Amino acid sequence: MPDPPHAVDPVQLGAYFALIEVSGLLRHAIEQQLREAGDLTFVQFQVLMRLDQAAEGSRRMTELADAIVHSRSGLTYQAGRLEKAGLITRTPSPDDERGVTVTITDAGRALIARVLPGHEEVVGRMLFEPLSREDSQKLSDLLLPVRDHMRAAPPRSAAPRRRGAPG
Amino acid sequence: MPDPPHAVDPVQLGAYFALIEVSGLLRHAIEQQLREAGDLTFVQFQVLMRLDQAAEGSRRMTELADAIVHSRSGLTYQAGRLEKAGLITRTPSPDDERGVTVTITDAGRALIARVLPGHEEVVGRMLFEPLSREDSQKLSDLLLPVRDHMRAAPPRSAAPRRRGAPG
DNA sequence: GACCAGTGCTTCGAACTCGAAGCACTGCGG
DNA sequence: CCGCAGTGCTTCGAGTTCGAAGCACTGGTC
Repeated sequence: MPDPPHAVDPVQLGAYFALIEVSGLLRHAIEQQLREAGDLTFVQFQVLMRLDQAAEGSRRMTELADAIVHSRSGLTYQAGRLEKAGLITRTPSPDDERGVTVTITDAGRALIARVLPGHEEVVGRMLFEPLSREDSQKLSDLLLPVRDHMRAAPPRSAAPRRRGAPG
Repeated sequence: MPDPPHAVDPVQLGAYFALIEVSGLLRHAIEQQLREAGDLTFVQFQVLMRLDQAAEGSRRMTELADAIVHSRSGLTYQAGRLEKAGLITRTPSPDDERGVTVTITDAGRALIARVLPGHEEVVGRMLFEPLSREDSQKLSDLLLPVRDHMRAAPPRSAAPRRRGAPG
């Protein structure tokens, strides 16, 4: 019989396993560094990074949750912690009363600036040391389309809430 | 001044972010499928997979924890769940009374066989659909050395326990 | 203007995670 | 043989995660 539409061959299986392992190991190393350098979790760091990059230093909650691939309730929890630590503020969104706009504070930007060098050092040493400049480019060229492909698929977290039976 | 030893250029930053996003999105999609197909978490699935692949269907606890990049205490917890579900057994290791050998049961193998097709379908669709066969090969060629490089670095989980002040 | 499905965020409870501390055993030095 | 640092796993407590349910508001229809 013919192969199923998306069968996974041994090479792909190896790539898949390596991807999972690499991201796990990398994440673990990063968490160590962030904890020591600024008492931040990786999720918190990612939130601050996204805000730091954003126009006005602001984003909506849902936007952030999607960007860092985290549940909405989990983001609410972490936003609470970050707000308590004075690293972000939460204000009602001007154009939509339901929405909450999260904004990074000066203290938040300062903390990012403080931990970023060590962060980059870890990423450089763990992830890019065995890769040439060309390799890095190739890796980026491979992963960006995959990311876009995954993002294009309807995210489960945004699935419509079912009221009755779905079928 | 010269660049620091492991500075991260914009291309690398993009690759790094894409890697984190891709692994997060992939993991999320996989968790959905595993939950629906066999009421397994991704960690549990990985444990069973590693055991299924292993000689005799057996591995030591520490080996497993390292392989799937999970804390030892977390693995103890999950091993408890899997044992209760009849998917693995835990026995004292013959050559080292301290050690615990984990073995997959027939039920465990059956469960893996049951969820694997759907799992591969998800991985194929999410991760490999936008990649040619050649791309997949390239991705594997890039990630495997990175994995080996990360593994070569002393894993934090295996760091010697400090008894007094470290320095 | 009143309805009402849809959306944005938070609350809630249960489950899972981690590191530190603890216990049991190993294997080397004397 | 005994002591003792080192290792393998589990226990423990605190913190974090998720999805489901709940609340508040929006934007369409009539």
